[in-house]
Amino acid sequence: MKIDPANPADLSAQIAKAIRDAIISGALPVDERLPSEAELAEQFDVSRPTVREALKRLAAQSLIRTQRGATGGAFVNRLRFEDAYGQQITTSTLLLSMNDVSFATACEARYALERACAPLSAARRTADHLATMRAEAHRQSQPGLTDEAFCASDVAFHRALVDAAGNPVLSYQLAGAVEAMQPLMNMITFSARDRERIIALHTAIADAIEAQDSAQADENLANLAAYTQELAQDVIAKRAAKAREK
Amino acid sequence: MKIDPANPADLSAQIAKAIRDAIISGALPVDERLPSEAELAEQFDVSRPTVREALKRLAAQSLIRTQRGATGGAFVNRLRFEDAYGQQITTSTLLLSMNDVSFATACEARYALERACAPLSAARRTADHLATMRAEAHRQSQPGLTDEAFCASDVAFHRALVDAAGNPVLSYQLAGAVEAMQPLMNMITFSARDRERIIALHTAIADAIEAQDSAQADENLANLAAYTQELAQDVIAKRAAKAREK
DNA sequence: CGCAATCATATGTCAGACGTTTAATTGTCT
DNA sequence: AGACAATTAAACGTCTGACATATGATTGCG
Repeated sequence: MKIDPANPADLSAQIAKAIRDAIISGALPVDERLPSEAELAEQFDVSRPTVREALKRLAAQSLIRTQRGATGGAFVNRLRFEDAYGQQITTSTLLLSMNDVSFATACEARYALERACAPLSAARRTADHLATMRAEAHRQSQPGLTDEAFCASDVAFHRALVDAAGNPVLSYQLAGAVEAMQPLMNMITFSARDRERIIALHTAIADAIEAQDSAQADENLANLAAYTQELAQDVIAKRAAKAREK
Repeated sequence: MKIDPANPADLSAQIAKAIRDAIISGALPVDERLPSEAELAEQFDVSRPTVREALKRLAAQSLIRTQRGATGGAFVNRLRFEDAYGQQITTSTLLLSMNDVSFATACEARYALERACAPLSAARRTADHLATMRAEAHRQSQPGLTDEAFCASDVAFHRALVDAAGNPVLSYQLAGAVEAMQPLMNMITFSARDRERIIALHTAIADAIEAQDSAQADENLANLAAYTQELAQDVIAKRAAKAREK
């Protein structure tokens, strides 16, 4: 763990970086206990609050966890996929909402990625994944469903499709792309006919995955992508028309 | 911004969550200035150090930035793709190294995702992207190159391929998958013949992208994926053999 | 030997203070 | 009156010292 320059600003950021680098390089293995706050303060020649700010930065990234008590302290945290999902989704959602990413761009990315894992899903799908996909498709056909609930189910369906690939790295990377789309999807109003067609495509996808027919799954995903884009176009066009009226 | 329960533990985490939720919900728009630390301390009825710890957590996620001086304070930060790349790569790298993700799994995910954006890259590639790909392929053929430098160039080549798709969301999602592979790739020793074959495939990919031949690009990527897996298998097999000797 | 009380350690929080940065205000000179 | 310099005020960054609380280890007693 290195020293900081005599620059007396951003000390907590510098300390956080030093510890982070040590973790990334492997110098601090998982579950290793860091020195106590008082010891770190002495090592870096800063006060305890400054050290604490640095540790909180790392805790925010799930790089460390802290325990109180006699044998407590800060420990290098094993970063789990489940923990990373949340951060990934938060970041992706904010990226899309804060950068005026168009529906078309986000949608294109999402379906490109999903189609990438469809062949793997077809090859490896388990009964569990299929059951989830069927259940969500069925939920989507219920009459009183709000648009928001419909979208949530849509996300669940696609997550099951992705998880069926049996590759946690893929699932992790796609979690952001799929979930971050939800706020954008929520802007769309789905008519009964729209839903019918989407559900039909979902069912077709589930059928193809069950039959391990990769090409069929890909084709249906492509159709779903095109149809989703089409629906979004309509929404945008109608909104533009309304804006002109005013 | 909501109050905290009377639970006097994890106050800074609770405050951070309250502010984070406000940002995500849009209640706090981009570039909005948060109340000063003293005001926040009063509002939440905690001390200033506690507020500061909360703000540092948010700063670690690039959700806010702070400025010193008379008109300073904490401002809601516009999360940019470039900022998010770094976090994505750090998280992905740690996920792979801390969870004993096999080379095969990571490699499969990476190439599946890359093949997903190859058609888009073929359609939209610019002269810039092509030039980068060619330059990296050429760099890889230089004689004295270390294995590490070879891997770094490999990453740069593939990033250019991904960026050529012209979709920032895709680039962001793939940044993690591609860059996180580098430490794993660094474990491989590339013989001159290995390199030759990889460079040939890189060149073939660049050719296909230039010719906007999506199918050809996909085929070469599939070959590269298979070959990379094969090389890794060899390394693993040799390592296992050595382990048996001992 | 087992259980309870005590202790030591480390994090969580608080209060008050000082230094530094930065922009706005004020004041003075031309 | 206008331009430039000095002052002021607001806010973050840091430090010191202290107390509260949680928790494992130690000690002491029955």
